[in-house]
Amino acid sequence: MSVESKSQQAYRFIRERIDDGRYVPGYRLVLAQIAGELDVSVVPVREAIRRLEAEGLVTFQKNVGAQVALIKETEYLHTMQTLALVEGFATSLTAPYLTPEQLGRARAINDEMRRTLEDFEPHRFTELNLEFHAVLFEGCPNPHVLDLVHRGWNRMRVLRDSSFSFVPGRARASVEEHERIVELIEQGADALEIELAARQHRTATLDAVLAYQADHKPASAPAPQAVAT
Amino acid sequence: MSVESKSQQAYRFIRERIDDGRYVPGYRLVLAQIAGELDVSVVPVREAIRRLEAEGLVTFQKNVGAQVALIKETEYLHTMQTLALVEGFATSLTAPYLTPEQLGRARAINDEMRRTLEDFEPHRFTELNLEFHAVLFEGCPNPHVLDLVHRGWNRMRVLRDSSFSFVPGRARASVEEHERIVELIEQGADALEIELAARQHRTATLDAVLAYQADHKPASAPAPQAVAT
DNA sequence: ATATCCGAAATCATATACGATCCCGCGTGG
DNA sequence: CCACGCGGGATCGTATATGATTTCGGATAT
Repeated sequence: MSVESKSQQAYRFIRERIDDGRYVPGYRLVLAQIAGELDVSVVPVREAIRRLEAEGLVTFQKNVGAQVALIKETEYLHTMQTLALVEGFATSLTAPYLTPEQLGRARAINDEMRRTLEDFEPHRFTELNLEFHAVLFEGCPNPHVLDLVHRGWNRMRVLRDSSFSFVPGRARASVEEHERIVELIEQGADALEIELAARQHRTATLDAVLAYQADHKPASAPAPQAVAT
Repeated sequence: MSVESKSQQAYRFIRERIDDGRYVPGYRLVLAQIAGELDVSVVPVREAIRRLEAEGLVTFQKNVGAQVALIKETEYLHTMQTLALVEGFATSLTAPYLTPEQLGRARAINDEMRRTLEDFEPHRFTELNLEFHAVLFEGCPNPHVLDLVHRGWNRMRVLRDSSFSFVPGRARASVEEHERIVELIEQGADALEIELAARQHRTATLDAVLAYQADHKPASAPAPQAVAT
């Protein structure tokens, strides 16, 4: 029972491709084409795209069509700033409820991250970074805040290169901050203290990313409009 | 030119009714009925409802239909908590950009609020309260955060009685806090200080509302499913 | 009296069809 | 050579039609 509705199916189809980068920002989503690939009619696809639009992953222009949202530099900054805010708060909210077992898992993940530093596995590092924070949000008493965190993550994923949390010269500090956050939680530190530590952790990463990009990115502004598959 | 699309029209139609309370939480949104009222087909109405669903104003059940979201007590608390967070941050972000003129307007609104206290005009008070904060968000450099604030306000509006920001015994303190926030901004206070002041301002209101409701609400749990018009 | 099953009504979900709008390239005139 | 307008192709926007699912009331059996 409960066969997934076709609009739901279409939603996941597109979403998946945006998340893993097959549909890069700027990629045009043509209703008829996607409908054809999925072997459904255009109506469910439209619904899916409208939903993605409401989530900010896709922009839609009347009588023209939809494309994966182009996130400008400034918007990236805004999203990260917001993410720092809600992640920090979520961390402080969840802190009192975390069990020693969960904190142990967080530590284990962080140790693993430390290891990937030596072996230089940036992708694994990024992955573990997400896991680490996910553990710290387990059991967050405010699902609404958690929802905002996830929205932020999704938006970040649209431009993967930037969500890439491994920044040379910053990664080690990041691991240390993780350690410190776990310690604060263990000590039952003040909620505000935890919040600000977690917020600063994210903000520092943002600054590092920006500095890194400013150093390494030439003045090229490649036009998207790429083709997938 | 640029005639509003019918799905947009449907969206506004429904949205308006949710906002002003004609469609109370739990009210069933029947596609064909709404389509008939607007004299359009069901397809655009579906889209509108899907969008409202993504925004959290409406819940949708496959093969059953949509209804205005029922917000539970705890969820109300969560939303308010989140709102306190993002409003506080938005206030601190905007603070450095506010001109004396804008601060003057904020003060004027607050003075007006003080006046409504004496004349006992709770509705006007609530209205002005929104205006006051809206002024403080003018020119917020992070539209993303601002978007979250508006989302929060929308959600609040779904259950108007609770968004009613006039609470006996609390209103006066609220006005004083407004004054203090404006002062902090004028003095060019530290961003964090402003943020926490604004956050606390909202949190205190939340507490007051909860305390008030606990005092005054009998153990009745009226079932919605009301009918509009 | 109560539980269960059946069928009709209501409503949703999707496909298909057609008209509307926009974009872009080509031709014409300056 | 450039500006302008026109037409065709691509794509969207919506209406209509039909099949699918759920819901609910009533009949029947225990």
